[in-house]
Amino acid sequence: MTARRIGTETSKTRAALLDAAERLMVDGGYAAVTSRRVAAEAGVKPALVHYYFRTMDDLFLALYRRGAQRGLERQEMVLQSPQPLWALWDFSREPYGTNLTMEFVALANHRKEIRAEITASAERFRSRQVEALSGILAGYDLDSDDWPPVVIAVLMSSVARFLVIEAETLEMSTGHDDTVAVVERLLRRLEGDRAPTA
Amino acid sequence: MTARRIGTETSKTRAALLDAAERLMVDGGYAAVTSRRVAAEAGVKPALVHYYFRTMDDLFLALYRRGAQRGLERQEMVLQSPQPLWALWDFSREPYGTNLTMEFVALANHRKEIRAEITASAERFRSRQVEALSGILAGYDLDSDDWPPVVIAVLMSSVARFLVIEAETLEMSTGHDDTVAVVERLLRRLEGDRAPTA
DNA sequence: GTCTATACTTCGATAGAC
DNA sequence: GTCTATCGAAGTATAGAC
Repeated sequence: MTARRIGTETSKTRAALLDAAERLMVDGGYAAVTSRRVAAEAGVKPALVHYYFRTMDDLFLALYRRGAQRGLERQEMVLQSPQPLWALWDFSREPYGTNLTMEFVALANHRKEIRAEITASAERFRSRQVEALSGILAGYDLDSDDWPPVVIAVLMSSVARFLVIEAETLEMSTGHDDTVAVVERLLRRLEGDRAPTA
Repeated sequence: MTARRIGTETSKTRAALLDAAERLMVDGGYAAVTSRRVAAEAGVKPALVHYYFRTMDDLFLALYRRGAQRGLERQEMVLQSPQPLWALWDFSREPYGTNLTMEFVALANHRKEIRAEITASAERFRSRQVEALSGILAGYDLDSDDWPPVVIAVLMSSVARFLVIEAETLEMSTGHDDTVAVVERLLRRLEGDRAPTA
């Protein structure tokens, strides 16, 4: 009963397996991520998946951690941009990240071991947003008693993500343009016109 | 190659199978809904599942239709209540329906045949909300140019559902109380204090 | 590090007896 | 209407050769 061998975290193959898993997850949902399919997608044999990840849950965990890390770094840049509210709004409306995140949330619903990781990460995203928004909104024309930073964070996230899910997953768009217009009217009031993208 | 036999839609056993499937879906996610498990949960043998539902997709579809029908009926009552905004807000925040819906949305992500049904149903929910809100908001102190009924519908749905997902699935609550307070302050302004529940 | 081979489980679905 | 019995496919995971 010697310890199972396990691949190094810096392996190129390991990264390729995570890439393959992410592709499968994005366009097939978490149920499409099986050891056989990940292997096939990466062009290797199934046993190799279990060499790098002891269980499929380990793979999901590693995949989520990698994505969350990247997301946190991008959010940091977003919050430090010249128009942080506009940038955060655009960032939250990106389909790719939202779809992946929602798939992980669905997964968390019945993979208890993964939920803790996702929750902790979601808290990290939020608390950084709140921290940054506190400074940002202080300089804007907004009563922070009526609209605390944490509420702005929750509202922006929820509307952005909801619109993405409806548009991307359900291909539904009733009311989307009108809602975006209302939100962006508020953003304009606080932060001025959106600067033209570089 | 005679046509497969299929059970009647009014069968009690069929309803019991749907009940079992719904229970499994709520606390284990759609991946937990397998013919064998549904049968076990309902106390019958797996072959019976395929007697009432030719494929598992048929079962999912039937389950979704039943829930959507019930939901639409409940929403109708909600929209006709004395404080429709409050009632819609409470309705949208119910965890059970939201969890089930989100699980179906996740399923729709990779079961193309089911997506159309969910999208059509979501459109039906929304359009009834918009129709009702148009009448309701006309009597309230709200500029419908700035806040069209469809926007109110989208905003309420998105915030309500998002809070439920975070609270129920992720067991996360940062900012929730504050956000609920802000929303309910607006509801109070439009519709007065929430009437005590009967 | 990657493979072959394999054990074991669970799944969807069907045929046919009762 | 419900069951037994069964097929073939696909899943996770491991042992051990190369």
